[in-house]
Order: sequence, then structure tokens, then C-alpha cells
Amino acid sequence: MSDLPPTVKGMNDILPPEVSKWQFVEEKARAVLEAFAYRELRTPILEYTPLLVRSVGEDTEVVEKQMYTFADRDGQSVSMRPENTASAVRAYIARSQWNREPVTRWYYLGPMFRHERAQRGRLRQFHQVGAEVFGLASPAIDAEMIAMLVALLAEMGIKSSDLEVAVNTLGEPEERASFREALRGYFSHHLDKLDEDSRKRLQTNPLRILDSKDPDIQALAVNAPVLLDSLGEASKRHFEAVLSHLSALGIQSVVDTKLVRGLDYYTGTIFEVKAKLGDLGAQNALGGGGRYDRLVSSLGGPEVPAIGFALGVERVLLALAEPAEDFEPVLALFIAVLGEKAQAWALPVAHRLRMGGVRTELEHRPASLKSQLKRADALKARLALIVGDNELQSGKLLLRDLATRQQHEVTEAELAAKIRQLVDF
RNA sequence: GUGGACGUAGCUCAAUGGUAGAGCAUCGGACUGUGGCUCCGACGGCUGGGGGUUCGAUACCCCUCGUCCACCCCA
Repeated sequence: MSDLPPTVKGMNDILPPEVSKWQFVEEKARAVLEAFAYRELRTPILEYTPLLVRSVGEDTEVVEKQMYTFADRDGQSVSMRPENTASAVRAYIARSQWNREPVTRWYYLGPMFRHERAQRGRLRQFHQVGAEVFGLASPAIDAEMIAMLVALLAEMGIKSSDLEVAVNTLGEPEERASFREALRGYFSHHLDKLDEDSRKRLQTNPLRILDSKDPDIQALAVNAPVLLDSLGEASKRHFEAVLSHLSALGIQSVVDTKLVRGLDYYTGTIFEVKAKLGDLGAQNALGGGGRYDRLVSSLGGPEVPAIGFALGVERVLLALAEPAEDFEPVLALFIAVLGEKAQAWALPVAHRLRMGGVRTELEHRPASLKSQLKRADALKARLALIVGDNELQSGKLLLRDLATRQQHEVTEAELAAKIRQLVDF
């Protein structure tokens, strides 16, 4: 045992019953996103590194320190996707999607990879459900997206009262640039109060100083310039419209002017949904996203506005208090057989029932009836079919309801109908 | 990348410088073809790995691997 190599750090096997909870979340995600008329997009897990560097941003933490990057056998640098927006945009451009339809709505679901130190709610292979819309600039779609994210969580069983929806706007790149200078000016006057990290950020990305968790810096940030003040009329109007659409949709949200996203491609509206309850540690952001109106063109496509979000599946799972066992599928029937004749009889019978949609487990080990019923009980089967020489001779099978302990005598011909009658599915 | 805690049976955890134990789970029996409760029994461990101190290490020391928590960052 001890010489068995473990899984790669931060990457886990997911087994039953836990996997049932995953399936539940994935099914709900698909159902809601399909209801919003999104279609599924599947892109490769590996992308050429420059695509990711150019979209996510060269100076971001993700690109600098977290990507799984290596040389392919032909020498090309490839990376495992740390997020899926870059791939979606690549596919959008490569397939000339903008020529085929004015508006494209895609969703995706799958593993992402970031080489970080693992902790609660943060793994190196983690999973996201995400959605992207291309071709819409209206603030209404910003609000719709946020509402969709909240609806997604609601369907999964996380009430909106357990959520905090934070929104902010980054404005146009030009507006952000002037704000960045304003921030530099402000913090430069307080250099002595900044820690090492923040001083570094003063050069690279002063916006990040705002969401520092250091109390001293937070105190300093209170009086810092506010981005909203640097915005032009158009940006302000857009953001205000988003807010009013959100309240029309009944979404409780808070404007968090310190909210900054870690990926460079964001412009305009950004948002984040945090869980107030649940079993999450410090990583309580369930999902987040925003507008990236310049990304399509900066990667060589036309000027198409876009917006999207990603939801962390592991974090949703943590926020969902219900135990994984509750999501397991119901076993309708356990077939207990006594003797070789019964065994031989049961194999094709079980097969037909299964083809008819009856979830059935057939005992293949020679075992006492007692232990077979124990097994049926442990599997939480609803019914047990008991077949031995007596039943085969009389043609009357014993169908036992494991909850009520009632036993019904049925013929083979009646079996399927009787099962349906006793188990509602 | 930084700081800290912890690795003993499938799981949750004991043990003390004297060579490993309980509960749960699993399997069997009491109950010969009738499950959940009870009782009895069995299975199960190179105490994460390596090195050191010692007559003797699960315990003390060092290294390593892993897990967890927090920072950073993010989903």
C-alpha cells in the first residue's frame, strides 16, 4: 500500500456517494442554463500558452505563478486551462461565430487547473460551471447574467438570503488608467503605511491595494479615491442601469467599490457572489465574473462586447449542507437468489427489468437469504425479490417491501407491473 | 510563494520511552429460506516514508512525503 503513488497534490478522486452530489449540481446547472437558452461549449483542456497569457494577463497571479505550463513533445508551450473564458473567446473567433449569429450564448462545465497551495475550497484541479454571452452591450444582459447566477444557486439549494451579491464597475480601460494614477497619487503620500506587497502593487496594479485584508491598509483605503468618480457619463449610466435592472429582478446586491477582479480582461461591470453560510473556509466566493468588451478584439476578432461568469463547483458543494447520501439514486429492487437454479433464472429476468428502467441489483455470490436481505437493506433497496427452489416450482415469486415488510406473491409476468406499483418512479 | 497544525485499522480516535486498543464499518454466528435492534466472534496495522538518540520509539530529534488551516490569490 505504502508504495502506491498518491494522486497529484490538490487533485482528488471523487467517489460515490459524493459523486451523486456532483451530478445533482451539474444537472441543475445544465437545466437552468438551458432554460436561459445557453448552449454547451466544450473546449480542450490544453491551450497554447500565449492565448492564456494574452487573455488572462501577463502580470496576473494566475499566469505568473499558477499555470501548469510545459513544452509539448514538438516543443510548443502548452498550458492546462486555468479558466475557460480565453478558450471560449478563441473558439468564438476561430469559428467566426459573429458572422453566424448576432448573439452567442455559451455555457461550459469542467475541470480547470491552477498550481496553488491547496486549502478548503481551493484545489489545483477544480471545477467550474460558467457562461458567456457575446454580442450584447446592454446593461440588461449584465443584470440578467447576475440573476441567472443567483437562480442557478437557488436551484441547487442555496437560498438568496445566504448569498451576498457584490457588484462594481471597472469602467473603460482609459477611465481605469486615470483612476490608477489617482490611486498612485493617494497611496504615494502614505508610503510609510504600506506593507511590502502593497508597495509592489503600487507599481504593478494599485487597484489591488484596495482589497487588501490588512486592517491598516483597509483603513487607509477608506479615504482613497473612488473609481466611480473617475468614470465618464456613459460608464456611469451603464452601471446605474445595471443596478436598476437588478432591483427590478428582485436581486439584493451591494455596490462594493473595492471589488477588483484578478484577471486583466475585465472591463465595466464586475460581480461576485459570496456565501454567507455553509461549510466554506476563507474561500467564500462561490462565483464571479464580469464584462470583457475588449477581449475579442484584442485577440484578433471583431469588436464584440461580451460578459460572463464562472461558478466554483467545489465551493457550491461545500455551501450545500445536505449530506451526499441524500443525493444517491434509489435502488428499486434487490434480487435475492437461493441456489444455482434461481441464480440462472434471475440473470435474464434482472436484465429485462433493467432494460425497462428498474434499477436492480442481483446477488451473484452464494449467500444465505439472511445476508442477502442484509445487503439489500444496506443498499437501501425498496423491494427485494426472493427466489428459491420453492418459488421456481410454484411459479409464485416473493416480492418483499423492505420498508413495510409486506410480502406479495407475484408471477414472473406480473413482476414489472407490481414493482412499478410499489415503487413510484 | 509565506506561516502554522496534524499524519496510528476502511472511518473517527485512544495509548505511554517497554514493543498497539476502542467505537463505527465489513464478514460470520446466535436466528438451517426473511433485513434494521441486541449479544457473541472473526477479519483488519511494517503507528505515512527514511534516518538518528536509546537496551528498547507510535511517543523524543532531523529530513522527506502527504493532509488540513490561514496568508497571498481566486472559483
